[in-house]
Amino acid sequence: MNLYPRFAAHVADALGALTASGDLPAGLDFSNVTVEPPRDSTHGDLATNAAMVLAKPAGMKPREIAVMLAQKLARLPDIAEAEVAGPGFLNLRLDPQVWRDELGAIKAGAGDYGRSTMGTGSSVNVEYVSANPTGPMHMGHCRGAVVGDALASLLDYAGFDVTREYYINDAGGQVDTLARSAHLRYREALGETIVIPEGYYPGDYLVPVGKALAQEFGDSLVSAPEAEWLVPFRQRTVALMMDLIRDDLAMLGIRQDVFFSEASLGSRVQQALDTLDAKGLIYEGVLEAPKGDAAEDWEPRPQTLFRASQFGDDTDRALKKSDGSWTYFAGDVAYHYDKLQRGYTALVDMFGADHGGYVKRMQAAVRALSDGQVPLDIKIVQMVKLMRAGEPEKMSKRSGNFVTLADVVEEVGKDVVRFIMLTKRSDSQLDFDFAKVVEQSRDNPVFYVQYAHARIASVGRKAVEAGIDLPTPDLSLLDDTDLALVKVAAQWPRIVEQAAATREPHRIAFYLADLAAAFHTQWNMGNDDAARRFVLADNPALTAARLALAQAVGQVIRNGLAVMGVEAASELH
RNA sequence: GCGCCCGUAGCUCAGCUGGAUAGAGCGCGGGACUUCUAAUCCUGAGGCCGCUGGUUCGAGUCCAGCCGGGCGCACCA
Repeated sequence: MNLYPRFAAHVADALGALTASGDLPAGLDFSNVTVEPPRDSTHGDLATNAAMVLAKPAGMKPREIAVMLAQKLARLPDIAEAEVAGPGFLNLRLDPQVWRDELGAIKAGAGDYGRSTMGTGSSVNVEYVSANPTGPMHMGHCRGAVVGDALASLLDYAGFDVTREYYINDAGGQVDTLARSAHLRYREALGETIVIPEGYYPGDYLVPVGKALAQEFGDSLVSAPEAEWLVPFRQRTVALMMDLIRDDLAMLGIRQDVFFSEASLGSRVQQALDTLDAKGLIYEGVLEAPKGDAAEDWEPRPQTLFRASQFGDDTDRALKKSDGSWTYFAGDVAYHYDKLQRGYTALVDMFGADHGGYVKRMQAAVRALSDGQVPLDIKIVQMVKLMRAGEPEKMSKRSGNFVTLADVVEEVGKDVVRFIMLTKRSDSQLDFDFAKVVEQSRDNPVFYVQYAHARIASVGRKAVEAGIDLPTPDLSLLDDTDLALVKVAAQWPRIVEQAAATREPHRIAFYLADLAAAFHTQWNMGNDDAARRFVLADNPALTAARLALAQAVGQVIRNGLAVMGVEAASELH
């Protein structure tokens, strides 16, 4: 069992014993009792609020409970000291041997140290990217891709059965426009001089598509009516765009399990809506006019509506357009119905900030379809402001000259892109400055973490170079200063669970920065005091112990980076 | 007008899903080192956590209402 759950169990046992002996009244609710490391480390290694939480229901004074609990816990060999403090906290100081043992646990666990079983038995579908297949990925898509992918890895690491999924929006008007744009490029490939009208996709990436179409169809469709070529052109162009997108994803190290086509839904849209209809959640009605600027061309019209307002949405939502075809929402309802039928116990969608208004209706639909049994968590990912020497770069897909994901990855590397995308909470805006992200300094967390790992890798090499004959590590040689570093590394399993529970992968990046800082601090002590160095030519025994410490830190850094999808560097240039 | 997200140090942001004296980096002040464990280090100052109420033993965190910023608002995807 991991260190923190183990001590939580000790506290629970002690409370149980006090209940059994009649010192505490029976039937108390222990669910609000926490056992956590206190923010201020001078308060010890662990603190529990048990006495304060239980005081009122037990009809006792907090300190009275705390003292009894302290007496019980102080008897345990792992606990060096149990002290009542403040309004009724019980602070625990662990025996140093606990931390030495944890070093062994890190070594033994290796890449699995920190893996959790919290998700065992749960299967989660994480849908991310889902960029329209109308061109290569640009930086607007990048953050959602990285955060979604890291979240999927994180949940996997926390024991969930994870499916990584991409929804291909290949059924709407935009892909028709794409097909028409490709038709122009097709004619161009056959020698015509073309003019790309406003509203079409002007990007050069359609030039090879036009050539491929020319090769396949010859000139037979140049002046044919649109009805003859629209469907095949759309199909082929979308397929080629998805190839581009998959290449882009591969550059980021992303490989998704399922690519789900909107167009493939077909009659299943009707089936999904029948399910809602059977629940009495669909009706023909007229919506009230929305307030504000969007109301100008409003006209009351009877529509097919879903009773989203019964499930927390602000209003009911249209399922059919005025021309009788399904709305995008109707398709998405069917898509999520499909996910539910696949049996996931939880769904996660990553949305761009501009789709924030869509959250409630989607959750309403899933709530209705699953009878509230399957939660849909929608994570909003804010925009990335791309900066180049302080100057913001615009990115618009329509303009044709957007900054592509591929350009950025080629310039700064996959690992830098992925790490930076996780250095902020995903729902707050992020600046990505080309100069800053590759800077080799303290304030660049990518560098700082990688540098720590590289130092750790080099420390072993240095010991060899120094010709030190290393014995088997004797961890009892490590003192409190050394063990302070273990305490940070030992947080890793907790961080994994917290990040997975809140579904916030950025916590991993922040933690790694903390761990790196703790390591660098330790390292820097060697400057003032040579006895604190990791490699000591005249003390092979201590060197071996310190190297074991360093390697444990390196292991945790690697595990964290692996969850983030970032490769750990063993040297920097 | 309504809904969602966000207001934390001069700046950029964390804050363990309610805990103790609110943290980090940059910047600013002071100091150290003239080197290879310096692609610096140590240290100090700096805060009515937007405002006002409420819940609680305890609130940056939860609730309500304001103020300020961003996004969205029948039929696009």
